[in-house]
Amino acid sequence: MFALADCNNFFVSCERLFRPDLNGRPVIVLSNNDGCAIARSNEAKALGIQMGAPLFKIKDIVKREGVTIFSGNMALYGDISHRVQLTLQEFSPSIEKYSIDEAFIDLRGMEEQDLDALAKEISRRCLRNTGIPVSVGIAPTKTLAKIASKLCKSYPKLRGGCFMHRPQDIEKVLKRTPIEDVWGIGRRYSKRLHEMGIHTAYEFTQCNADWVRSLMGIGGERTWRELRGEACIEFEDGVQHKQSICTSRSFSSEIYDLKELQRQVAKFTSMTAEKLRKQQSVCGELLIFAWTNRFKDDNGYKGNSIVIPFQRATDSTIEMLKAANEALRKIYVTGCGYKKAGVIAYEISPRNQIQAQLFDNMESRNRHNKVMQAIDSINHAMGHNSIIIASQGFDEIKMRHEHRSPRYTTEWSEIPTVSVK
DNA sequence: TCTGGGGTCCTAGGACCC
DNA sequence: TCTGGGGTCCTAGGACCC
Repeated sequence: MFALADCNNFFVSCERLFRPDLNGRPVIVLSNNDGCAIARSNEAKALGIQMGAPLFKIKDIVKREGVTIFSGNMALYGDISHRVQLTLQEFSPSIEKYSIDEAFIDLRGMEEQDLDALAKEISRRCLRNTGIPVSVGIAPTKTLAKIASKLCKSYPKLRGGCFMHRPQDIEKVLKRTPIEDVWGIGRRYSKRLHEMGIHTAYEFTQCNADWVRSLMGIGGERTWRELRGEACIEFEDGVQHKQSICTSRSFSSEIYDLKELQRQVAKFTSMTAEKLRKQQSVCGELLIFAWTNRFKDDNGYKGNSIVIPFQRATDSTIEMLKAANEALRKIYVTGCGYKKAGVIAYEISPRNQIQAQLFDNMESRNRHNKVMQAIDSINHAMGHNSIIIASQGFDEIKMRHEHRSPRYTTEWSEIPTVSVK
């Protein structure tokens, strides 16, 4: 058996921790640049605000209904996410953190327990320890556990926990589950399945295995098996090293100047190098890209990217910045208004397995390593960006976030002053 | 005026080998 | 005019997830 713990309306729930006055009220959290709604309270969902809806398209509802809006505050959400995970670890050592707001728990070997009571207890303790409402589904496969956790959101009397295992119960639930709500079946496939008369998860399980495979490949067949109760998606404990690391942003307004674009991309490059070092990895190549505004069609949408291979895999901000600067000069087009840019590190490997090169300059590498270590420890102790490489520039990333809440739990300097009588 | 930022895995087809 | 039968590896693009 597997459990899935899913935080309800996670980003909104995090904001409400510090704004309890917003309980029961419509609230949304926006993506970077205050662009789209990426989290919605139940009240906001009830008003018809869709996931991913651009703010300018829902302005009327927001105004009319008094919806409270927040700019995304990822530092806060990441910290709260970690606290939820600590609570989950009280129940089992095997936790798979699936995303910022979801985790699987391996319950194999615990089948003797009253698992329905366990599901409810996990939910109760998360709420007690962290203040975040969490839906816990337990079922024989990960895909079914996902569906079970979703049930908790529709049925409050489940008290946040649902154990779904009897075949007749599973069948009943699958008959009421639209095919597009199944984990692993996205927009494209659900559209095609609907066209072929398959509307529910149950109808999907009644299809022929070979037919499913030919239509949707081995991923589709795996989902089909999982829905039929055969566990075939691996449980992945521990920290998975990323195979690619991307840092990119859309800008609040177009950037035309090469120097300014270089400073922005330098920040992304530096952030990418930090992420690499944090997971003890090096990258073999770096991709740099820059795009114009894809929603503006007057000049046509332009974008370009370039891959820079390194002679020897690296995690040095200095080396990567040099590569990024040259790359950007190559793809930059004068007169282009760049709206989004970013860098992606590929060919990632553990830093203790770096392939030595014949003409390697070990001395300069060791110097770089020492500088990077010093930068990381200073920034860790004194706060993010206390020390930077000059080419990053001192300007901020060109973004809009007009509704940001304080970094309540992570930045002491930003906590509003409170006077105590 | 204003439209996010990360990731993973699979597959088909092309290039190449004998 | 006719044009085999195996392989492997790489890559771009497409599907999915949050």
